Amino acid sequence: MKELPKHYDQSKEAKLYKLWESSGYFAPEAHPPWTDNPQTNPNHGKPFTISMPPPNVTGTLHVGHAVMLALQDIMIRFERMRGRKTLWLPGTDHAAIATQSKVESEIYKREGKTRFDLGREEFLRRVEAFAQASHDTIVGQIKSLGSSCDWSREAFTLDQARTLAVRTAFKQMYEAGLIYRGKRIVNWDPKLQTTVSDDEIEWKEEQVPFYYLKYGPFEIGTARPETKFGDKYVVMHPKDKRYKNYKHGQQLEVDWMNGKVTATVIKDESVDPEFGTGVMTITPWHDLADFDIAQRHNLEFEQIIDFKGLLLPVAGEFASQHIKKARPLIVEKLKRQGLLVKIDEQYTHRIATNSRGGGIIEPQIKEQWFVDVNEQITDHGSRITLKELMKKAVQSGQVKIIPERFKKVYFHWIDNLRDWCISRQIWYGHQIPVWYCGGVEKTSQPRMGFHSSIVPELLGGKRRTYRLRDHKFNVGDRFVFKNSGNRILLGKGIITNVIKTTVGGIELPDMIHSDKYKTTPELIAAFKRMHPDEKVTKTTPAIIYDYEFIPFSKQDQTEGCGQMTVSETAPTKCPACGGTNFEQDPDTLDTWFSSGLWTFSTLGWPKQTKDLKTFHPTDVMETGYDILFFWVARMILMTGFLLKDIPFKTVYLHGLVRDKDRQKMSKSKGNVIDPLGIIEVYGADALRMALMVGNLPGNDLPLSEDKVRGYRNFANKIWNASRFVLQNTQDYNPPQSPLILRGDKTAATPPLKIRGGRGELLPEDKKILKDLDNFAQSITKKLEKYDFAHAAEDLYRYFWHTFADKVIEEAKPKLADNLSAEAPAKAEKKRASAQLLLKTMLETQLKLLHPFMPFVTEAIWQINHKDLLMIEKWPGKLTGD
RNA sequence: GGACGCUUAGCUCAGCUGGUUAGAGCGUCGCAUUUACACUGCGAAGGCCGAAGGUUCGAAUCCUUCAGCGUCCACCA
Repeated sequence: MKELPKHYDQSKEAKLYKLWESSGYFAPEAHPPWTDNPQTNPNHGKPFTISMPPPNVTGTLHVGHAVMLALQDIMIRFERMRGRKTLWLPGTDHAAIATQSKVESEIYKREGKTRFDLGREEFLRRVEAFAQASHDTIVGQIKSLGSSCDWSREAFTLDQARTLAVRTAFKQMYEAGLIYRGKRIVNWDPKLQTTVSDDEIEWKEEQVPFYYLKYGPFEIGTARPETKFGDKYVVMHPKDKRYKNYKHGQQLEVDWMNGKVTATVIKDESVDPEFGTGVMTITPWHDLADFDIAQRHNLEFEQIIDFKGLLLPVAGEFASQHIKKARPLIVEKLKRQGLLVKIDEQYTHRIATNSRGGGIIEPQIKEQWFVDVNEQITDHGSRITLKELMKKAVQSGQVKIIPERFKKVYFHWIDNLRDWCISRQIWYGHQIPVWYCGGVEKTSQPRMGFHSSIVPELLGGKRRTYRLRDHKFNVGDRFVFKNSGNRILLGKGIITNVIKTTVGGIELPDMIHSDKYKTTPELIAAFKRMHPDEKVTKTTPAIIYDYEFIPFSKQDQTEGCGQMTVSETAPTKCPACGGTNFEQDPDTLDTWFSSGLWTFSTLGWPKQTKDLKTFHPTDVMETGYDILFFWVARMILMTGFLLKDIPFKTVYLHGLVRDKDRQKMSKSKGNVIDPLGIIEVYGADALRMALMVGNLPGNDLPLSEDKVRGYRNFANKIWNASRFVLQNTQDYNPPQSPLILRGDKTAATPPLKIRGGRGELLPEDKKILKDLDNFAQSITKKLEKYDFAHAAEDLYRYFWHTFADKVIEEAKPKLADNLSAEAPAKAEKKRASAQLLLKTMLETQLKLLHPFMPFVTEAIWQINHKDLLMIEKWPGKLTGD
């Protein structure tokens, strides 16, 4: 045998990875001969699948990714050695907004340009180039950790196959009434010019002045005086005795910021009488709570701030000013007017910011696409809502969550879930698969004319006064009136009167009247769809505030009807008018929409592929607990509806990696541990072990370089103990006619090849092997229970302190050449027994350690084996589950 | 405001359904040494198991209360 180096050389890891990869055994199709016999391999043909949570293509991987890759690789390698048909499907996530904002800010820094300067096409080209570069880096990192995933099936959330899946999913959900379009209050980021989901919000505390203002006979408090211009509702708790003389609906004239306003008293239980004066005015357009109140009482909505954060004409002389700059000026004016009562400087306010690198969130009412989580679907014959569907999967035990305490958190999250806003006004991502006949511009232009209030009694046709924005109308103009969600025609009319108003010299949006106005049968149908439980009569008040007011022209007829088509591919002919001029909705989908499909879109869905049949549902979803809601819940939702199935049987949630002082790792703190740097110095095995020991599900894990160094030492210990065993067993000849060791069917390394006389184990050595056997079984049990932390710790201790410190040390005299005191035959027997013992113990432990430390173990194995350790049989008797 | 979790050796944590002297790794201290391995070996010191009460023959473990820490969710004009 060649002289082996004194220290384990981790620089050979890349070569070993190539050896594994080129063997083809990462793919489930290839399996070693020993697995083919169903007699000895009860797991023959039985799949084991993990979908790799796709890392975002936003740069490089961090140690958190290393944890997930190590955990999954352990499970995969363990099951592969147990004879299962293992598939670990890798991929990357386009991460829409995260990637876009990263590229956007880099372009801005370097060239001073925004995405609008570059244009959609050029900008996307840049993002894609960045994504590709990130992807390549990430794949290299995944490999350097030793991940044994099947690269032939690699997927990307934005590639062609996944695009088909996304569009198909969208269409099916739309047709089932789960997806709707409507105006709702959304989290608007004026900086990135897009909506942000509730889960992407990051709250920050801020000390701001709190102003008490005089509003007629009341005193109201606000931290945001700049939103108050249009306030005309004053709200209080119905049981508040202080205000019992005011009645709900009562109107009074008050002096307000831009002159007199007619205020309406509203009694609502959501008001906290203990807070401030117990009275508040509301701004439904820019506050969710206010929006809810306004909706409950059918109040009007008015936009105060535009989408860039500038004040609208309603603000009078402050129009077009940015809210941040206008606030002090507004406070000045209030003071002059005598409306400012007092200022509380010590007020802690929580402001919402976009965690994806954006700005301060300004709630706005906007037209968006939503998934209705309270909509019912048919699931295995019964009608349940999407919320119930998500709960049921976990409640019934079909999906297990480890650790179990996260079940409660999961249920709680679902209970508080609101409709999921899935559209984003960004460019990088899956464009919404909806096409408009006549083009987007034609049909979305009329948004300018949309009405900003609820229209009560629309069905009765009584109300015919509409306030418009930014649009000039003339008497005699014809108009059509459409529900903006599904573009159903609601009514037609001719404008009979236009009212122009000015406040403080500023022209307000037009009010129009129409005496000649008719509702349509489609309106009744639309209303029924929106309110299936209500009986509709001629006088039913409709709460339809999602509509567009479209000036009618001949163009609308010739170039397109505005009809919407939801489809997997661009339509060629409009089913309504025969038009051929289509344009796709410019918005893109929330990134979680495509990742929600991940477990099955990667297996070929919507095509009914063999992979889908074989590998779905997947076995384990291993991910961070911080992502339980974003992702896990949505996968359960999507799979439940689209496949009537669960996406995975077990969810294993790992903790966050923190630094040695338990601090979250972040670039700004400079405490980020770069996995590649660590691997270069200490080797991937050392990092993997350091990430496993002490890593209990759902608990955070402190990681220090010292810890990694400790396991690098362990890798070296393995190397040297192996070197010793190999050197001292070179002359050991396996006997020709093997005998099975008595009573040893579950032995750690069956069958032990033993024959009478030479090569038989001495009783004391047999005992040690029996121990080893028990040890191997306990490791197997721990791995089956997903107890990786303890399995890793046990392996470490056993190898070092039992095998190296005791067994090897005690074997040394038996192996020695000069056994002068004893008879040569007896000495020979001892020596052979010791050799067999060491060889067996070493090989068994290499197999047990392989999932955790694949590189060192394989490197040692390769010294005197032709086959790969990776596909050796797992020690102990294989069981069928 | 609501929920969950944690509190055990200097540090990071194990201790399953209550059962003999409470464990590991790292660290500390002492000793050893041309040994497969100094990326080593042997050994030692270190804990009224957060506090108080209760259940029990018996509690780190079960129950109650409290304190401190942490996390998540909701959210106030």
